[in-house]
Amino acid sequence: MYPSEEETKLWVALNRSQRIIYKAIDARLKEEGLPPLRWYDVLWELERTDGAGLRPFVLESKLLFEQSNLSRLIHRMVLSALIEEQKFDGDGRGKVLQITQKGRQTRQQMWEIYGPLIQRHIGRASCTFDRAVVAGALESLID
Amino acid sequence: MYPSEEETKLWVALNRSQRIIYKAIDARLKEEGLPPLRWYDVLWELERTDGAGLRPFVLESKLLFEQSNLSRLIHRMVLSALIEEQKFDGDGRGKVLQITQKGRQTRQQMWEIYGPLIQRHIGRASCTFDRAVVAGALESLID
DNA sequence: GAAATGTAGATGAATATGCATCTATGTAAT
DNA sequence: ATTACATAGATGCATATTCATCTACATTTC
Repeated sequence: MYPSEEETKLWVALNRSQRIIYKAIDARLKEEGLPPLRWYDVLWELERTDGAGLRPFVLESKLLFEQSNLSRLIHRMVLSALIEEQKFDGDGRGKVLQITQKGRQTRQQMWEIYGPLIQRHIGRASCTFDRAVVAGALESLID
Repeated sequence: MYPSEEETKLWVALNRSQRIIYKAIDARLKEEGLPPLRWYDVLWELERTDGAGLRPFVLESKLLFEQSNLSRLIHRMVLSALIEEQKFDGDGRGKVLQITQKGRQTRQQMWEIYGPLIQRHIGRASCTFDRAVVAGALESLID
């Protein structure tokens, strides 16, 4: 019923490592005058669709956003001209999000900071473990 | 310079697993009418000191809080009577935080929900990996 | 011991988040 | 077709978080 010592340690390490690395990257992006890390995910998902765009509710489940939170984030990103909204023909309630040219540029600039930091934080650790195994382990924690 | 496929996958898995599990536990605590998960950490650190109490700035670094954020969280927890503040004699600027009896009770109630959820999320995963190895790997990511 | 610098913690203002609810549209049932 | 229910997204309000700054005390330097 209650977790073992090892289970608890894993949970604590999971939290600490994620939080520390995430904060470090986010802080660095801010230093560079770039948008927060969370915006990157949106830009990347949109860029990956290669012109097809995405519905907000799809982004919501892909990226684990609260609905209202995403709604307002989209608004801010539209104001920043990184994405744009189009009517969705198949459903009067819906809209489709597209990345703009500026959005692509910004994502690229962010990646130039973000990528190397992933490398440094994740890749620099001692190679006494197999990253694929750890990644697989973490993925298996998600139901 | 840029991360490999595997490094990126580990980073994504780290984020997703932490976020999903954390949210699930936090949501469950709220359902039970208990305080948010972050409060647990504070209560636990204070309870562990066994009467000695802790200075806010120590909690801040232990638990990775923003200073102003912790300051206000402490205020809310004092209002909820889960902790109390005492003057710190050695330094006129400082204070010491103590857990109250109600705080102990609340931490216990939270653990009755929290503990089994850690067990379920972390312990239930297939045993194809050694939890200690994964925990060690994650710890090694922290500089 | 006066002045400069550093540190603990609080606070106003801006921003972000979560929750509940609302509007508008869509789908199903009768 | 009308009624009932479901879903996409927006929004008011309360709360939480961050940033910059402020106050009070401590420490160091000269």
